[in-house]
Order: sequence, then C-alpha cells, then structure tokens
Amino acid sequence: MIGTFENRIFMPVLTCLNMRILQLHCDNIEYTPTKKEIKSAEDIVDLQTQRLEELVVVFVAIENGDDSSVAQNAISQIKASMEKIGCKKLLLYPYAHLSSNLAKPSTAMNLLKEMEDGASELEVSHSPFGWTKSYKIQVKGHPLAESSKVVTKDSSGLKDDNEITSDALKGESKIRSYWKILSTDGTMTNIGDFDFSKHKKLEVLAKYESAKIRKVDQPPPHVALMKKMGIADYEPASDSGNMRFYPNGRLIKSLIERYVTDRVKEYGGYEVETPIMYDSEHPSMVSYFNRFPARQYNIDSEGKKLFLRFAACFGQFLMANEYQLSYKTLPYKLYELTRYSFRREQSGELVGLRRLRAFTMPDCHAFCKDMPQAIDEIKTRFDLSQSVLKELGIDETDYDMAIRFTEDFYNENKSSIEELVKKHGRPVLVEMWKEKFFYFVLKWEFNFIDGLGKASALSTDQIDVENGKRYGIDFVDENNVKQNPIILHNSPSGAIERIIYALLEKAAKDSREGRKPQFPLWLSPTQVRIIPIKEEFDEFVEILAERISINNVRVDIDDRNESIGKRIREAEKEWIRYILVIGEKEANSQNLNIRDRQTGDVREISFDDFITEINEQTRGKPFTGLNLPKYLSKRPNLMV
RNA sequence: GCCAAUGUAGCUCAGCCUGGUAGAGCAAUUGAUUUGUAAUCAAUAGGUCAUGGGUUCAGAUCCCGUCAUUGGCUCCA
Repeated sequence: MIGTFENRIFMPVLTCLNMRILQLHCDNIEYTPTKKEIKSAEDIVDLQTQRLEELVVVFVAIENGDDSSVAQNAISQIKASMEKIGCKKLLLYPYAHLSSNLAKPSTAMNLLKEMEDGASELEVSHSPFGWTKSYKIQVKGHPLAESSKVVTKDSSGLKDDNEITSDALKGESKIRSYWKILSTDGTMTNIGDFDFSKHKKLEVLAKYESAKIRKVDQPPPHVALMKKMGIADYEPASDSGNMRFYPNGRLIKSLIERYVTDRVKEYGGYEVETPIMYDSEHPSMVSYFNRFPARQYNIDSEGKKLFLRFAACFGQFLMANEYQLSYKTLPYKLYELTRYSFRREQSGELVGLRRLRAFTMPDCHAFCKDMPQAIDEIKTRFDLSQSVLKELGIDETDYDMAIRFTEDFYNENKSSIEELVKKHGRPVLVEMWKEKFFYFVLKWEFNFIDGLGKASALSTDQIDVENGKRYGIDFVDENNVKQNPIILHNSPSGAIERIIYALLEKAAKDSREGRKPQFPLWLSPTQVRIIPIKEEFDEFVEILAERISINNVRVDIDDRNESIGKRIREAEKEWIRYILVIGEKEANSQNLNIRDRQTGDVREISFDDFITEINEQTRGKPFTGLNLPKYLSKRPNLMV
C-alpha cells in the first residue's frame, strides 16, 4: 500500500463492547415520558413534563459486556469534564439508539443507578428508563459543550471516539528514527552537520520532515490558476477534497493518466480494474485494518459495512491470490490507475489539488520471489519513476528524495541503497528505523518542493515483507516449497492531481520570476490558435485548421468580433504556445507567420516545418482532440 | 479535528469600524465598428450581501451558531 503514514485505525463501531455516551452542556432540557417501550421499564408516578436548567445532559447506551468498572469509569470521567466547564447539575438520559449491541435492561438499569450514586456530590437525576420520551433541548455554543465518548474497562477509560488508535499506532510515536543525509559517495551525515548551501530544497525537505518547520502565509498559487485556466474547482455539493474537472482539466488529466499507464505497461505491469468499495467485515479485510489504518469513507448498505478503498492494494492482493504462481513467473506485476482512491483526510489538510479526499493514483505491485529479485526490480522502477516525472514536465531540480529503511536492511544492503542515491545524483534525506515498524523494510519517495517551501510526495516505492503472508499469496519455489512473495508498491508518478498541482506551481514560479508560464506542449488544451483578421478569411482559416488538425494538433479559431490585440492578449492569457494571425498576406502565401509564445517573436515558417516542430515536441506522448468548441464564438466563458 | 482569518453581481473587489437608497472594473447581452500581433466604443441586464438565529424602529454593517474556503497545528501520495 502507498501512504503508510496515515495514522488512523479503522474501528468497526458495531463490535465495540463499551458504554457509549454523548455529553451535552445545556441551557435547558424539557422531556415528557409518553409510553413504556419495554415490559421491564421503570415504574414512575410523575408523567408530567420535567424541565431542568443549566446542566449537563449525558445520553447513555450501556452495551453488552459493560460492568461496574465501566460505570465507575464513565461517571468519574463525566465528573472531571463537568468540573472543567463548571457545571454542577447532571441528568443521565438512557438512550438506546447510540448502540446496536445493548446490554439487558436489568443490567443497564443497575449500572445507571450505580453511575447516579457515584455522582452524589452533584445534583444528579435520571430520566425514566425504558420509556419513550419526547424532549426539547438547548445546547450551549462553547467548544467543550458537546462530546461523544466510548468508555472501556481499561483504566485509561474514556477517549473521544476519533482518538481511538490501535496498539500499533500508539507505538508509532515511540518509533526511534534517525534522520541523516546520505550522499552519493555513501557517506552518512547528521542533518545538523550537513552543508546545505548547494542543496536548498533538500534542506527544506529535511526540516519539513524531521523538525516540522514550515513557513507559509499565503494560499498556494495553483489554487487560483486551476480555476483561471478552467482546469479544476471545488464542488460545493460534494464533500471537501472532491474536485470537479472542467474540459481543460479533464483533457490534461486524461493525457497524464494515459501516459503513466502506457509507461507502466511498457515496463511490464498488467493493467487491471478492481472495485472501489470493500466489505470491512470480510475476513481478508479484518487483519488488514488493524495494521494499515487510514480514515475512510464508510457506507452502510443492506447490513454490510462497506468502505471506499484508500489504495489499490487490496484489490490487487485479492486478485493475486487467484493466480497459481511459480518462481518462474515472478516477478509478476499488476497495475491499476485508481479513479478514485479515497482518504477522509482531516478537513484542515485539504488545499486545492495538493491534498484531496478523492484522488487518482497509479499503483503498481510487483510480486517477487526473494529479496535479491525485489532489489533488482526496485532499481528498474526507480529509473521508470525518474523518467516518467521528467517526461511529465517535472525535472530533477524540482524534487528531492527521501529514503527510509530499517537499520538491519541498511546493513545488509548498503551498496544497493547507495546505488539508488547515485541514480538520484544528489544527497538524499534518510530516515533510519531501529526496528521494523511498518510492513515494509524500505521506502523511497520523491518530494516536490513548491515555491512556498511545501513538500509533497510524488513517486514512491516500497519493499513489503508482510502482506504476501497476510493475504495468503504464495508461489512455489525451486525446491517445490510454498513461499510468500515480497511485494513492491510503486506509484511512478504519485497522484495525477498532484502532478497537475506541481505543474501549476512550477508555472506560478516561472511567472513570479518573470518567465512566461507554460504547460508542456503535449498537455496544452489548445496548441495552436488561429486568428482571422476579417470575416472574408473564414474559409481559408477553416481549411488551414483542418490541415493542421489532421496532424494530431489541437487547433482552434478565434472568430469573435474583437480586435486583433484583444484576441492575441486572450490567447496569451490561455498560455497558448502558437498563434497564427491570418490576413491578406497569409492567404496569398505558402508560408505561415507564427507568433511563438516562448520567444514572443513572430517568424515566417513553412507549413511542413511548423507541423514538424510541433510533432517533435509531442513525440511519444498520447494525443486527444480539442475538448472545447473549435470556434471561440461558440465557447461560453467559464468564469471561476 | 483544533486555533485564526475570510465569505457582497458569473469573476476580482469596495462599502462594514461609526446601522438608514447595494457600488466599481472585468465578463454577459444588444448595437455600432472589420480591425495586422497583449484590452475598440456605446447601451442594457445582472445581487434574499454564505446560511440560521439574536439585538434594533431599522442589519451587508453589531452579537451568536452553522457551512465553505484559506493560513497555522497535527498529518501525508
């Protein structure tokens, strides 16, 4: 799986055997018992409406398995938080709907009584047990007014629901890692001793990762650009972090997707497609969750608790399970471009295209027979990733490399690790773990550093030594013995949205530094814009556009009734590389006068030379036609 | 998720402090103009001032809640 530093455990709500409480600090509450819900309901005399003011209301669901210690635990935690908010009146409100695994009514009533007794120093009461009640409640507005909790037998007891973490994760903060810089000659230097003067971006990355130093006070420029260029935007009717892509954005994204997929297939990955949702209670998922947490979207459907995938791993592992693998067929590589993978990232983390809740991720797993084969393979994939980024328009100076491994793995594979660093050609940031904590023994990634000093990972690969076994994937080795493969998890480009983010941030930087921002030509929504000077050239222009477009070039025509100056200005604002102004002179000539945005000059060139010049720049890249009307007069403006 | 800032026409923003007729530029529409390499001219239309409450004779403006975006924290592909 890619992205192991997601630190939230999945905790199926229905399987918790703990008291669940919802605590509200209220101005007032009014409730009226209406009718008995169960036979064993509490006997009460007073059926009048009760009204209480300035109090804490605690809705309680007592679950199967709760006992006296849980009740004591709960009440002492409630008392502690009431002291914090300075409130002395408490109403315990039995509320079965917080749980679907309720305790027997008799047990519940006893525990409720026990809680009430445990708070005798407060003004405490409870609403009748087992009755249907109507109620009206006014909750206060301060931040501590509302909290929901799960109380366990454990003495540490009470935690906010979303703070529950697995043992594995609790341990994560105790991981001992050493941050170093590994140079191309194999020397390891402490970060404090390293001379960063020639490696500014690496310094940013090192500080970002190890010391958490960041300084930014403005929105990332790509957010305005993605709207202005008609690429992508927020979709208010969806959840945060789920973007809409306009025609220009879809065209760019689709071309990048196709390019990455082509490259992975060329490398030997076989493209598959797997479901986007899985049953969290399916046996193959249960143990996985306890080890590989990510916050995810959950869906309840016909009694199943489904979740949206946060990576392509499960699908490919389950599929690999169906193969009869032999050492002779390894390494075997499965690949999927997930549209989408979902991670319910914390809302405060989401910015433009940099970090999303729904994203498109190329994910290629290689199943290898042993460590030497895995190491061999990871080198090939390293080259692939470097080359893919370069061809996408992100060159080596735009990113820096981080590599993480266990101390044991380093000692046994020093030369291979150094070889990766040499391929990168510059010093890299190292995180070395004293012991294996995650499912992998090595992970490297390329981090794009944007103009504001923000680092985000693009390409990555990992050597996974656990999931083969966990998923029961096996192959037969040379000695006819079943073994579990070592699995590599590679994304050669990282998330596609993040590539677009990187390209836009690069463009913004160019613009800031006085250069003209530009997409790589093969990704430009319009590659050539034709501007006829007068209507009388319309027919000539139509034919010219056709001649250009059959050579796999995206060409459009600005036939609007606007001045030449204005139309050129707008083409420039769309970052269109080539502009052809067509008038008398051109209509009577074999040559074209092209305005080249890269130089800003107008030059005369023959038709064939022009096509050749374009095709040379787009060679080896996928092509698709215009994704907007050919005539600008037919094109509504997108004002975002 | 926590802390903070922001939310006014399709877009960018002014007005808010000090409550009393909703404002500009760009875009759109219509008309004129037929243009030679980064903005032709004129007219018209366009707004429950994010949203829900509160205070007030009166709320875009003051107060509170909610939602969204952005920054920081935490986190990371």
